[in-house]
Amino acid sequence: MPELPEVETVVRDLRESLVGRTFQSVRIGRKRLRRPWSSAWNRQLIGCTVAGVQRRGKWILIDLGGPWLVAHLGMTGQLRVVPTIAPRQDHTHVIGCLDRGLELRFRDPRRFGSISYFADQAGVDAFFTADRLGPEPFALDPAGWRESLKRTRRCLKAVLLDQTVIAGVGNIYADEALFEARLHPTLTANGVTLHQADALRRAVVRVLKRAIARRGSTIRDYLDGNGKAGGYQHEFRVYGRTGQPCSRCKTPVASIRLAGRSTHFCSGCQRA
DNA sequence: ACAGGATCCTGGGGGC
DNA sequence: TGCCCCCAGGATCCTG
Repeated sequence: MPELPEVETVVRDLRESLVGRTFQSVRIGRKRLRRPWSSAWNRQLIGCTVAGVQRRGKWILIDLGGPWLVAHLGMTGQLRVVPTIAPRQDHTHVIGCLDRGLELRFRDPRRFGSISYFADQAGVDAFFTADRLGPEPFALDPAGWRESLKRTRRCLKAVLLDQTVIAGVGNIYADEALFEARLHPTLTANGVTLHQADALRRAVVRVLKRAIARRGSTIRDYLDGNGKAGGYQHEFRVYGRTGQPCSRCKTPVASIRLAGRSTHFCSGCQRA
Protein backbone atom coordinates (compact mmCIF):
# COMPACT_ATOMS: atom_id res chain seq x y z
CA MET A 1 0.00 0.00 0.00
CA PRO A 2 2.29 2.74 1.08
CA GLU A 3 4.71 4.21 -1.41
CA LEU A 4 7.26 6.95 -0.87
CA PRO A 5 4.79 9.80 -0.12
CA GLU A 6 2.90 7.75 2.45
CA VAL A 7 6.11 6.53 4.10
CA GLU A 8 7.52 10.08 4.15
CA THR A 9 4.34 11.27 5.84
CA VAL A 10 4.53 8.57 8.50
CA VAL A 11 8.21 9.38 9.08
CA ARG A 12 7.44 13.07 9.62
CA ASP A 13 4.65 12.16 12.03
CA LEU A 14 6.88 9.77 13.95
CA ARG A 15 9.53 12.47 14.27
CA GLU A 16 7.00 14.48 16.24
CA SER A 17 5.72 11.67 18.42
CA LEU A 18 8.64 9.27 18.78
CA VAL A 19 11.90 11.24 19.02
CA GLY A 20 13.05 11.46 22.65
CA ARG A 21 10.90 8.51 23.75
CA THR A 22 12.55 5.57 25.52
CA PHE A 23 11.62 1.91 25.14
CA GLN A 24 10.72 0.27 28.44
CA SER A 25 9.55 -3.13 27.18
CA VAL A 26 8.37 -4.91 24.05
CA ARG A 27 5.34 -7.12 23.42
CA ILE A 28 5.03 -9.41 20.43
CA GLY A 29 2.06 -11.07 18.73
CA ARG A 30 2.03 -14.71 17.71
CA LYS A 31 1.91 -14.40 13.92
CA ARG A 32 5.09 -13.98 11.94
CA LEU A 33 5.80 -11.02 9.70
CA ARG A 34 7.59 -10.99 6.35
CA ARG A 35 10.82 -10.74 8.32
CA PRO A 36 10.08 -12.33 11.68
CA TRP A 37 10.72 -10.37 14.84
CA SER A 38 13.29 -12.10 17.04
CA SER A 39 12.40 -12.21 20.73
CA ALA A 40 16.11 -11.68 21.42
CA TRP A 41 15.58 -8.09 20.31
CA ASN A 42 13.15 -7.34 23.14
CA ARG A 43 15.90 -7.02 25.74
CA GLN A 44 18.16 -5.06 23.38
CA LEU A 45 15.51 -2.41 22.91
CA ILE A 46 14.93 -1.71 26.58
CA GLY A 47 16.47 1.61 27.56
CA CYS A 48 17.00 2.75 23.95
CA THR A 49 15.94 6.35 23.27
CA VAL A 50 14.84 7.43 19.80
CA ALA A 51 17.28 9.97 18.35
CA GLY A 52 15.66 10.40 14.94
CA VAL A 53 13.47 8.91 12.22
CA GLN A 54 14.49 8.65 8.57
CA ARG A 55 13.19 7.27 5.29
CA ARG A 56 14.98 5.29 2.57
CA GLY A 57 12.74 4.39 -0.37
CA LYS A 58 9.71 2.80 1.27
CA TRP A 59 11.67 1.88 4.41
CA ILE A 60 11.37 3.60 7.79
CA LEU A 61 14.59 3.86 9.83
CA ILE A 62 14.36 4.59 13.53
CA ASP A 63 17.67 5.83 14.94
CA LEU A 64 18.26 4.60 18.49
CA GLY A 65 21.63 6.30 18.84
CA GLY A 66 23.65 3.24 17.75
CA PRO A 67 21.08 0.51 17.18
CA TRP A 68 18.31 0.93 14.59
CA LEU A 69 14.79 -0.27 13.97
CA VAL A 70 14.02 -0.76 10.28
CA ALA A 71 10.38 -1.08 9.20
CA HIS A 72 8.55 -1.70 5.93
CA LEU A 73 4.79 -1.21 5.74
CA GLY A 74 4.22 -3.72 2.94
CA MET A 75 0.67 -3.34 1.64
CA THR A 76 -1.30 -2.72 4.81
CA GLY A 77 1.20 -1.76 7.50
CA GLN A 78 0.68 1.02 10.02
CA LEU A 79 3.22 2.41 12.48
CA ARG A 80 1.87 4.74 15.13
CA VAL A 81 2.54 6.13 18.57
CA VAL A 82 -0.58 5.93 20.71
CA PRO A 83 -1.43 6.17 24.41
CA THR A 84 -1.07 2.86 26.21
CA ILE A 85 -4.73 3.05 27.15
CA ALA A 86 -5.87 3.22 23.50
CA PRO A 87 -7.75 0.03 22.51
CA ARG A 88 -5.44 -2.48 20.86
CA GLN A 89 -6.56 -3.18 17.30
CA ASP A 90 -6.54 -6.56 15.54
CA HIS A 91 -3.36 -7.43 13.66
CA THR A 92 -1.10 -5.49 16.01
CA HIS A 93 2.08 -7.55 15.87
CA VAL A 94 4.75 -5.52 17.66
CA ILE A 95 4.26 -3.12 20.55
CA GLY A 96 7.08 -1.04 21.91
CA CYS A 97 6.11 0.28 25.35
CA LEU A 98 7.51 3.78 25.81
CA ASP A 99 7.80 6.32 28.59
CA ARG A 100 5.07 8.95 29.17
CA GLY A 101 2.31 6.35 28.85
CA LEU A 102 2.81 5.82 25.13
CA GLU A 103 3.29 2.83 22.83
CA LEU A 104 4.78 2.41 19.37
CA ARG A 105 2.49 -0.04 17.57
CA PHE A 106 3.14 -1.93 14.34
CA ARG A 107 -0.11 -3.15 12.83
CA ASP A 108 -0.41 -5.04 9.53
CA PRO A 109 -3.39 -7.21 8.55
CA ARG A 110 -1.74 -8.81 5.52
CA ARG A 111 1.65 -9.19 7.19
CA PHE A 112 3.62 -8.30 4.07
CA GLY A 113 5.41 -5.70 6.17
CA SER A 114 8.14 -6.08 8.75
CA ILE A 115 10.03 -4.41 11.57
CA SER A 116 13.54 -5.50 12.47
CA TYR A 117 16.28 -4.55 14.92
CA PHE A 118 19.87 -3.87 13.90
CA ALA A 119 22.56 -3.59 16.56
CA ASP A 120 24.53 -0.93 14.69
CA GLN A 121 24.85 1.23 11.60
CA ALA A 122 27.00 -1.38 9.87
CA GLY A 123 24.15 -3.86 10.02
CA VAL A 124 21.79 -1.36 8.40
CA ASP A 125 24.32 -0.55 5.69
CA ALA A 126 24.80 -4.24 4.96
CA PHE A 127 21.03 -4.59 4.59
CA PHE A 128 20.59 -1.65 2.20
CA THR A 129 23.03 -2.71 -0.48
CA ALA A 130 22.58 -1.67 -4.11
CA ASP A 131 20.88 -4.96 -4.97
CA ARG A 132 18.10 -4.09 -2.56
CA LEU A 133 17.71 -0.33 -2.89
CA GLY A 134 18.73 2.22 -5.51
CA PRO A 135 18.87 6.04 -5.46
CA GLU A 136 16.23 8.32 -3.98
CA PRO A 137 14.07 10.02 -6.66
CA PHE A 138 14.90 13.50 -5.35
CA ALA A 139 18.64 12.80 -5.53
CA LEU A 140 18.57 10.91 -8.80
CA ASP A 141 21.49 11.76 -11.06
CA PRO A 142 20.02 12.52 -14.53
CA ALA A 143 22.84 10.77 -16.37
CA GLY A 144 22.63 7.74 -14.09
CA TRP A 145 18.88 7.51 -14.68
CA ARG A 146 19.37 7.61 -18.45
CA GLU A 147 21.98 4.87 -18.15
CA SER A 148 19.57 2.74 -16.10
CA LEU A 149 16.94 3.03 -18.82
CA LYS A 150 19.42 2.30 -21.60
CA ARG A 151 20.54 -0.84 -19.81
CA THR A 152 17.21 -2.71 -19.92
CA ARG A 153 14.58 -3.87 -22.39
CA ARG A 154 11.84 -3.95 -19.76
CA CYS A 155 8.90 -1.60 -20.16
CA LEU A 156 8.92 1.77 -18.38
CA LYS A 157 6.29 0.65 -15.88
CA ALA A 158 8.41 -2.30 -14.76
CA VAL A 159 11.52 -0.10 -14.42
CA LEU A 160 9.69 2.45 -12.26
CA LEU A 161 8.61 -0.36 -9.92
CA ASP A 162 12.17 -1.68 -9.61
CA GLN A 163 13.43 -0.45 -6.22
CA THR A 164 17.05 -0.94 -7.26
CA VAL A 165 16.65 1.54 -10.13
CA ILE A 166 14.64 4.21 -8.27
CA ALA A 167 13.64 3.79 -4.64
CA GLY A 168 10.15 4.49 -3.39
CA VAL A 169 7.94 4.47 -6.49
CA GLY A 170 5.06 1.98 -6.42
CA ASN A 171 2.06 1.15 -8.57
CA ILE A 172 0.09 4.37 -8.02
CA TYR A 173 2.88 6.88 -8.58
CA ALA A 174 4.38 4.91 -11.49
CA ASP A 175 1.09 5.27 -13.37
CA GLU A 176 0.64 8.91 -12.36
CA ALA A 177 4.22 9.83 -13.36
CA LEU A 178 3.90 8.13 -16.75
CA PHE A 179 0.71 10.10 -17.39
CA GLU A 180 2.40 13.31 -16.27
CA ALA A 181 5.31 12.63 -18.65
CA ARG A 182 2.88 11.56 -21.42
CA LEU A 183 4.71 8.29 -21.85
CA HIS A 184 3.00 4.96 -22.53
CA PRO A 185 3.69 2.40 -19.78
CA THR A 186 4.63 -0.32 -22.30
CA LEU A 187 7.41 1.72 -23.93
CA THR A 188 10.69 -0.17 -23.83
CA ALA A 189 13.12 1.57 -21.48
CA ASN A 190 16.12 1.36 -23.81
CA GLY A 191 14.04 2.81 -26.65
CA VAL A 192 13.14 6.19 -25.10
CA THR A 193 14.93 9.39 -26.10
CA LEU A 194 17.08 11.40 -23.73
CA HIS A 195 14.35 14.00 -23.64
CA GLN A 196 11.74 11.39 -22.69
CA ALA A 197 13.99 9.93 -19.98
CA ASP A 198 14.44 13.40 -18.49
CA ALA A 199 10.74 14.14 -18.73
CA LEU A 200 9.94 10.94 -16.85
CA ARG A 201 12.47 11.65 -14.11
CA ARG A 202 11.07 15.13 -13.58
CA ALA A 203 7.49 13.83 -13.67
CA VAL A 204 8.27 11.30 -10.93
CA VAL A 205 9.70 14.06 -8.74
CA ARG A 206 6.76 16.40 -9.33
CA VAL A 207 4.14 13.74 -8.65
CA LEU A 208 5.89 12.53 -5.48
CA LYS A 209 6.27 16.07 -4.14
CA ARG A 210 2.63 16.87 -4.78
CA ALA A 211 1.58 13.64 -3.08
CA ILE A 212 3.75 14.39 -0.04
CA ALA A 213 2.16 17.84 0.17
CA ARG A 214 -1.23 16.09 0.35
CA ARG A 215 0.07 13.61 2.95
CA GLY A 216 -0.13 10.61 0.61
CA SER A 217 -3.01 8.64 -0.88
CA THR A 218 -5.57 6.63 1.03
CA ILE A 219 -7.48 4.07 -1.01
CA ARG A 220 -8.38 1.69 1.74
CA ASP A 221 -5.90 0.95 4.50
CA TYR A 222 -3.29 3.66 4.56
CA LEU A 223 -3.27 5.95 7.60
CA ASP A 224 -0.55 8.40 8.56
CA GLY A 225 1.36 8.41 11.85
CA ASN A 226 -1.60 10.10 13.53
CA GLY A 227 -4.14 7.62 12.18
CA LYS A 228 -5.50 10.02 9.56
CA ALA A 229 -6.12 9.46 5.84
CA GLY A 230 -4.14 11.15 3.06
CA GLY A 231 -5.63 13.38 0.38
CA TYR A 232 -3.81 12.73 -2.89
CA GLN A 233 -6.28 10.08 -4.03
CA HIS A 234 -8.53 13.00 -5.01
CA GLU A 235 -5.89 14.14 -7.50
CA PHE A 236 -5.31 10.88 -9.36
CA ARG A 237 -5.35 11.41 -13.13
CA VAL A 238 -5.30 7.73 -14.17
CA TYR A 239 -4.82 5.38 -11.20
CA GLY A 240 -8.10 3.67 -10.37
CA ARG A 241 -9.96 5.74 -12.98
CA THR A 242 -10.54 2.98 -15.55
CA GLY A 243 -13.24 3.98 -18.03
CA GLN A 244 -13.51 7.55 -16.77
CA PRO A 245 -12.66 10.37 -19.20
CA CYS A 246 -9.08 11.62 -19.17
CA SER A 247 -8.91 15.00 -17.47
CA ARG A 248 -6.81 16.31 -20.35
CA CYS A 249 -8.34 14.83 -23.54
CA LYS A 250 -11.54 13.00 -22.44
CA THR A 251 -10.40 9.64 -23.81
CA PRO A 252 -11.56 6.93 -21.36
CA VAL A 253 -8.72 5.81 -19.10
CA ALA A 254 -7.49 2.35 -20.11
CA SER A 255 -6.41 -0.47 -17.79
CA ILE A 256 -4.04 -3.32 -18.59
CA ARG A 257 -1.88 -5.77 -16.68
CA LEU A 258 1.86 -5.05 -16.78
CA ALA A 259 4.71 -6.50 -14.75
CA GLY A 260 2.03 -8.33 -12.78
CA ARG A 261 0.32 -5.10 -11.70
CA SER A 262 -2.78 -3.25 -12.84
CA THR A 263 -1.69 -0.34 -15.01
CA HIS A 264 -3.74 2.73 -15.88
CA PHE A 265 -3.08 5.17 -18.72
CA CYS A 266 -4.70 7.43 -21.31
CA SER A 267 -4.27 6.13 -24.86
CA GLY A 268 -4.92 9.64 -26.12
CA CYS A 269 -2.21 11.41 -24.12
CA GLN A 270 0.27 8.55 -23.77
CA ARG A 271 1.30 7.21 -27.16
CA ALA A 272 2.80 3.73 -27.55
C1' DA B 1 21.22 -12.55 -17.54
C1' DC B 2 16.82 -11.22 -17.52
C1' DA B 3 11.87 -10.87 -17.62
C1' DG B 4 7.66 -12.58 -16.04
C1' DG B 5 4.97 -15.32 -12.94
C1' DA B 6 3.89 -17.35 -8.46
C1' DT B 7 3.90 -16.64 -3.66
C1' DC B 8 3.31 -14.89 0.96
C1' DC B 9 -1.48 -12.93 3.65
C1' DT B 10 -6.27 -10.76 5.00
C1' DG B 11 -10.37 -8.42 3.81
C1' DG B 12 -13.56 -6.02 0.86
C1' DG B 13 -16.54 -5.92 -3.08
C1' DG B 14 -19.23 -7.87 -6.87
C1' DG B 15 -21.91 -11.56 -8.91
C1' DC B 16 -25.02 -15.17 -8.17
C1' DT C 1 -27.62 -13.64 4.05
C1' DG C 2 -23.89 -16.58 2.21
C1' DC C 3 -20.50 -18.32 -0.90
C1' DC C 4 -17.07 -17.94 -4.34
C1' DC C 5 -14.03 -15.48 -7.04
C1' DC C 6 -11.24 -11.58 -7.94
C1' DC C 7 -8.70 -7.80 -6.49
C1' DA C 8 -5.47 -4.82 -3.62
C1' DG C 9 -0.56 0.51 -2.39
C1' DG C 10 5.05 -4.87 -2.16
C1' DA C 11 9.15 -7.68 -2.19
C1' DT C 12 11.24 -11.98 -3.19
C1' DC C 13 11.92 -16.51 -4.94
C1' DC C 14 11.57 -19.61 -8.96
C1' DT C 15 11.35 -20.75 -13.76
C1' DG C 16 11.80 -20.62 -18.67
